[in-house]
Amino acid sequence: MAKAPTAAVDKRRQILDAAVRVFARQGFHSTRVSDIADEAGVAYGLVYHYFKSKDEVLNELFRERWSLLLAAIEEADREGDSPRAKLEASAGFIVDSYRHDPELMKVIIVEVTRAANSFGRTHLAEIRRAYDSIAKIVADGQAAGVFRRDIDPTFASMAFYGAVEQLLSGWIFEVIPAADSDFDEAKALLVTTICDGLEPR
Amino acid sequence: MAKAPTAAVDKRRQILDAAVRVFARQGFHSTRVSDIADEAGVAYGLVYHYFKSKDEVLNELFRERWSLLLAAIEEADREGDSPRAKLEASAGFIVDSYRHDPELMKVIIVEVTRAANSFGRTHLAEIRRAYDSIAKIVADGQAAGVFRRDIDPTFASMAFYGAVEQLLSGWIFEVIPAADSDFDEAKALLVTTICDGLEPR
DNA sequence: AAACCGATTGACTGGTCAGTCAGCCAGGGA
DNA sequence: TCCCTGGCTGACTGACCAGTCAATCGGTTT
Repeated sequence: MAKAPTAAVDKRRQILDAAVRVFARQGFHSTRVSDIADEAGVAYGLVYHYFKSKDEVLNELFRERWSLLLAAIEEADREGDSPRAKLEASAGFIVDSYRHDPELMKVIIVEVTRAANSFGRTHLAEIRRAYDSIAKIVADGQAAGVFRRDIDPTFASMAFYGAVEQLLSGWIFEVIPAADSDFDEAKALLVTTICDGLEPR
Repeated sequence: MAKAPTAAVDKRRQILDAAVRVFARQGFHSTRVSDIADEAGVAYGLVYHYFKSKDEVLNELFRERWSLLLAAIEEADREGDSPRAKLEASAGFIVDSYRHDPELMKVIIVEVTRAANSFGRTHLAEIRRAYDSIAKIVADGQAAGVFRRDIDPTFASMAFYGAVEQLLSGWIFEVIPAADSDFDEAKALLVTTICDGLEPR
């Protein structure tokens, strides 16, 4: 038979998916490896068959998702019509990621992106790449004359990304409502806020 | 003699100050209580004489600083000339807090404000009060007609606060340079970005 | 049907700390 | 001079948990 890694792959996936649920529910630090195994309906030791360590499970989850995010921003940059549209597509991808799988995005943001002393440090280079891609969009916008030149692109990218992340954090911790209609509105408002500003034109 | 709590008070303060340094250097989770005691030049047990637990040390640090921040925003709201000036004063206070004591602000932000699964949850109500105060400034600005009305004040406060926090995070983790001249520039740029937007007027 | 092998199991171990506690000591009062 | 008090000391303990490993299972190959 043509090798059947199906079961094996399934179990690995099963563990990753279970880990998302448990990490989202309890946070990385207070989930024991046995919690992941239980949630996945799998023996304790099997987690170590597929992953070098508990950390490696989270690392894998982060890498899977972040590479998609980086690709999406880079595609937005390549295909977008205007800098504004590029920013909207980037923010849109992140918002949609949350809409599609809030638990995973919660884990990514809470345990990695904002966990600057643990996994945030480990993945700093990858996280930075997202900032840089956004900064590039801004810089190109400035060069094209559609963005003002007195705001440093790096600074602008931090402000933009910070706003997006804070918005997701607000949804995650129910500081602000996350009804389905809020998501599309949010995409538009993020871009309006950053590009047009709070003051009327 | 008129009771001399001096020594006692000094030791307590000494422990808090040492904790800031150690937390900033190693992060809360990887500092042992013995690290704090060593840094303070004090016996292990004394930490427990003044604080109920390791957590309580961080809680105390957070409360001390955050109450100042809330007071500063509320004062900015009371005394500020325009909504824009109020936002600038609020952002300015946070930036100055960082300039004045980067280690403390690093601890507050990294270990509490952004640590949504641990201390962030404990102090969610206090953190929220800051968002609310900013939202109020925005709402008043809208009522007065100087801010556009199609952006929800709560949403705007998240974007504003998120931008500020991300900026500090950038300084803290040396993603962006933090020379002394950058601080004053940052205050102005934050307000320009949020109020005027990236697109030229 | 026997050897083989990767997937799977879960009891066990070693190391790590947070928090406890039994007392020590300095200096003020009798 | 001796006691007394409370700030102060630091060795110790109990709990917790990541990661190990020897054994078992089930399907495939010869």
